[in-house]
Amino acid sequence: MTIETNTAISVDCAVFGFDGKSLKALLIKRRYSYEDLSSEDLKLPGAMILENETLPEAANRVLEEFTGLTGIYLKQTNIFSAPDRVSEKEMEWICRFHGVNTRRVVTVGYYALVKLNQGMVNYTTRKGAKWIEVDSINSLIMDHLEILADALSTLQKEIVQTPVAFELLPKKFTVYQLQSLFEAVLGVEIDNRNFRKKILSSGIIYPTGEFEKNVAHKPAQYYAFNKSVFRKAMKDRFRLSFINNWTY
Amino acid sequence: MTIETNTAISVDCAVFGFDGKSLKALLIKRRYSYEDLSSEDLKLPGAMILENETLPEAANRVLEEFTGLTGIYLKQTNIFSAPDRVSEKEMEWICRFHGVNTRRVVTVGYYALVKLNQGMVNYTTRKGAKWIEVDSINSLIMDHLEILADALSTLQKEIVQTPVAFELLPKKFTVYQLQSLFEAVLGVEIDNRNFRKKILSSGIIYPTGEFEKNVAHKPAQYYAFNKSVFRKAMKDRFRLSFINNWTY
DNA sequence: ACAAAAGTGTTCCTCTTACACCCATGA
DNA sequence: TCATGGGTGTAAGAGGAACACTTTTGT
Repeated sequence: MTIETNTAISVDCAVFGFDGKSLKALLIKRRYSYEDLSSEDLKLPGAMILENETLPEAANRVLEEFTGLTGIYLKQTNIFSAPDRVSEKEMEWICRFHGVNTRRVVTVGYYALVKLNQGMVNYTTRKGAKWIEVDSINSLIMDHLEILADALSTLQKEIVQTPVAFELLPKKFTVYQLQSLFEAVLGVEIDNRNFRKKILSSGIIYPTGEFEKNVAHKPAQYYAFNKSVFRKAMKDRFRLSFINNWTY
Repeated sequence: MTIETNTAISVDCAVFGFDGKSLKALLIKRRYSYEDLSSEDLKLPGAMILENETLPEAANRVLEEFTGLTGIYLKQTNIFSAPDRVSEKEMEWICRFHGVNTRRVVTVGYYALVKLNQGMVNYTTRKGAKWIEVDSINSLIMDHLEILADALSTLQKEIVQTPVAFELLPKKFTVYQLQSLFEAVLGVEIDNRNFRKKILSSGIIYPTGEFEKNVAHKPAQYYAFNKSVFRKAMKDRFRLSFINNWTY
């Protein structure tokens, strides 16, 4: 019985952004080619964990490197621990690229949400990263596509139960932007009247009194997220009979 | 920038069982004392991962060791990666006990569900493990109490959305047993008439035609879980407008 | 007879759903 | 004047919540 301690642990981050139309993920080109591994291959931003670092700290370090931001929304998804998840060739590339010497890498998936505006696009572009429409991503290196799919499915679960939607929108947003975000993330169409009714009656967003300007249609009002009402709603939920939330 | 590859990865399993009255967890005494670490200290079953093993494989290995069963319900919860989650003294104990030489252990929490019957209790007792009422557990070694709390909260979320309840019950069970399980896991009281109405009309359990014998009250009918109806119900759910499941 | 759990119906009310038109603005 | 998205109400139906008594059995 051999105990394996020569295992490196890495984090890989699926970073999502919303441009008002579609859901995008932040991808980077594999830097440096190695044999027939192409530098055109796309990957998720990631890193090996350092000696005195927790996994969330490592993930935050990666996020700061590529977005320049700290304190952005971050949540662990799954662990990918198959001994053969990294091919021999990829393993050689990893050891060379990261300057490590290890026989195995277990990676922990994270998903992160950022407010995607022009400044963010400029920043990530300078870092050599690109925002790609999630629906159009069909190939990434190693098991990164699986990590991304996992992250998307986590986002879909969370967006209907927690206020993560507001992590993807500017501080002030229109009801339509919020609705479009739900539609993009969940891949469904939503009736606008019912959506407004539900979201506004819940009180978790409030009108700011400001309106769009210079738009070729009736200007929409900007709303903002009401944290305290949301927290109250969460507490209330636990006072309801459980049967309320039961979904069999 | 030092890359840490001398990190061991372990799994710790919170194993739950239901005895008809209360929810219990499987705990083992720390074997072998070391300095002032007591052999009376309780811990979750766990192990270091082996060289060619995935994390779920390691968790299943631990479960088989303590319960004699394979293929039991198992799900990953969280990762505990704080560099100081294991004190120096505990670290020495770990290296001695597991025969490893490492400076850091990152652990992955799993939760597992087993059918708790007399045979199971006999088996685990022979293995030196004990079933302890979850409500009464208030101290475990290292961060195992946190791992257990995490697992419980995962179970509470899952039991109302997936058929995990049936992993904790015998193949044939009464409606009351099922209700008691929900009450024990969620810590709530449930109206019996509404519970029956909901569970029976959903069709996810069906009457077997068998009844209790030798009980000092009207004998209850035994029911069984209907997998195919459950799967159909899951599919249907995704045809509903998302707003249906929305919980703001 | 009594103790103990099994089993059963109804009413009220809230929430979800489905659905179509006019409004304000810039081009 | 037209194109674009903003914004509004109502009626029908389904599902959740609250609530109390009779039945069957063993002791």
